[in-house]
Amino acid sequence: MPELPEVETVKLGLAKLLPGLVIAHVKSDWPKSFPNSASDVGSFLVGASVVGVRRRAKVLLIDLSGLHTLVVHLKMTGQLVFVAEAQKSTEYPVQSTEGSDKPLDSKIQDPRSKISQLRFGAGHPTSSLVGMLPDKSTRVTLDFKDGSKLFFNDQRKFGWMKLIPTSEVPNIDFMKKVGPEPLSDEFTAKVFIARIRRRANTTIKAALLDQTVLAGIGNIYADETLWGAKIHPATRVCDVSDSKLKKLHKEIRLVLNLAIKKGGSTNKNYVNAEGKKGSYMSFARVFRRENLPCPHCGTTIIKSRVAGRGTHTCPKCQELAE
DNA sequence: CACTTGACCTGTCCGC
DNA sequence: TGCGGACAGGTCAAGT
Repeated sequence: MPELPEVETVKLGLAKLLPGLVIAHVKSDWPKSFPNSASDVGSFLVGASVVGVRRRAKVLLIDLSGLHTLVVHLKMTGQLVFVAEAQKSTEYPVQSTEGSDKPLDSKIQDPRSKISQLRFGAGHPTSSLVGMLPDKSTRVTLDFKDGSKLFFNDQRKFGWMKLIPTSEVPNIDFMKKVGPEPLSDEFTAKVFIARIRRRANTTIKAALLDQTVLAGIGNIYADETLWGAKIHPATRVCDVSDSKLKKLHKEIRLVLNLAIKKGGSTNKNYVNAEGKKGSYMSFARVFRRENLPCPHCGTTIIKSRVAGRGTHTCPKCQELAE
């Protein structure tokens, strides 16, 4: 479930690794994960080099020579795994314990290891110890000329990767509809309030999750920011005061910036470019903390369902007005 | 048009 | 131990 901070972390990592690499071969065995035709791949992907990596909302944009772009959406379980050396079948280490702060498997940090492997993206529940790449969740494999590889793994097959002309990127429906970047200078409290007020009759949580209101918030950061602003997620937008929305705006920028600084994080096995785990779980204040005390008042955090999602709240800090 | 629900998927976990 | 069902959650299509 990569959200903005996780995708940003992926982008920062890939931007250090991919530029300059030339694509030699592409393999895909799940058409929905990579719907391009073989002739597209032959004409525009093989032989192209990576010129840069961008992010917009939760979408990654890998720009290639030849004015084409690989557009990647990780959705919930997508991940990009970079392997720097040619290996037919590469053993790779992953996190062994969910939620722990243990260092990664020593292999990843061992300078003697010939395998340099960097893993980006969502948690990968099946790979609880040591796995092989490609594994059964590998949907697309990019082979680079120098022998390195980029694996697109996606257990649940919701994610996708598409090759399109770079000039077409702004014309994708999603790009046309998606709201402002919450960390941009343009995203002022005034802009936020004006945009979210358009969803007057829905719940504040549904409005935050609406990517056309603002980009990049998912279930984790919706719960975290609403807790920070002391707003119950089921409150209708029209029942939230401007001053509360102002507080929420501040909280969004605070929480997202902190999450990026922490290297992002999702559940389970996520690690960042340095081979370290994002430290979100130790930072989360309500998310997945049901039955634990609220860090503010000590009241037991409860889990409910709002906007069709698992929702975590402090019943005291986030009272729901009648 | 505003808003909600179901579908897309696979793996895990819980209760029987 | 096995099995069915709920659940996980980003986005779009379909429904109210």
